[in-house]
Amino acid sequence: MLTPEVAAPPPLHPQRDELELPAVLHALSDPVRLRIIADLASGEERSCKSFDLPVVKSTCTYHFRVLRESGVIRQRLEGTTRLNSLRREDLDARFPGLLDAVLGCPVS
Amino acid sequence: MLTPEVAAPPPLHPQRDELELPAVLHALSDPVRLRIIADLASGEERSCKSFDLPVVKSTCTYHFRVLRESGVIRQRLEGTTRLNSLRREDLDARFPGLLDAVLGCPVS
DNA sequence: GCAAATGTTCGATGACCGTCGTACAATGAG
DNA sequence: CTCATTGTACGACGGTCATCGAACATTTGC
Repeated sequence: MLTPEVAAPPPLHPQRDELELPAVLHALSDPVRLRIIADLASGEERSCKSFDLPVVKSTCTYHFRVLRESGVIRQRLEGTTRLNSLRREDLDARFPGLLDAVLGCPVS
Repeated sequence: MLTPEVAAPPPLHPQRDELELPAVLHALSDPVRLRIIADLASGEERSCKSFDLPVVKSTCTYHFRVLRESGVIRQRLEGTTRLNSLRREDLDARFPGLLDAVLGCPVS
């Protein structure tokens, strides 16, 4: 009880003008995370569970956190699930064309 | 003398259709390497030494190797120097718009 | 031939990455 | 209340990253 957090700390989401290119590119440089953002490209909100990823739960948490903390996705709490969506407007504003270019690339 | 390499192995350059998106994005996710490709964006060939990078020689070699092996740059031997250039046509062909998007991003 | 210039290679090092499993927390259903 | 669902937190782990310094290689110029 040395750090008596009153409630769960809200997930960190960098502001639009705080997005950093190296961090965003690093977030996009992993195949699992590329698959996540490809699935989010339609614009819909998706729970973590709705993705069929080749890793266990805790690893999913890790990948979604990397995407969120770099500013690529947004996470919103809804009951017991976490709804994920692409921060397309913020990305387009700060790094014009980048997201579309990545989403348009061949998967393999 | 267990592996009698007859001559220096030629630097590895992946073919255009071998370029992989995660590797390219990873290569571009480092500030030093972003600086290198920004300097190469003009299209000219530059020796490694002509870049004013905040790291020592051997680290430069490392960064140029990451860029070359991911297919972002080309290295050509010319006397005692190594001339570096962007593989813009290959990148544009395989990942349309990606390089321009990255080069157009704010540095910080 | 010798020395300078330009890079590479190699080993070391500390930090970070991606993965897992277990335990935990919060919400919703019965 | 109890339990299932959904996700986070934490610790461990092997591997990779970015960095350095020292030694080496290759070409050019004197």
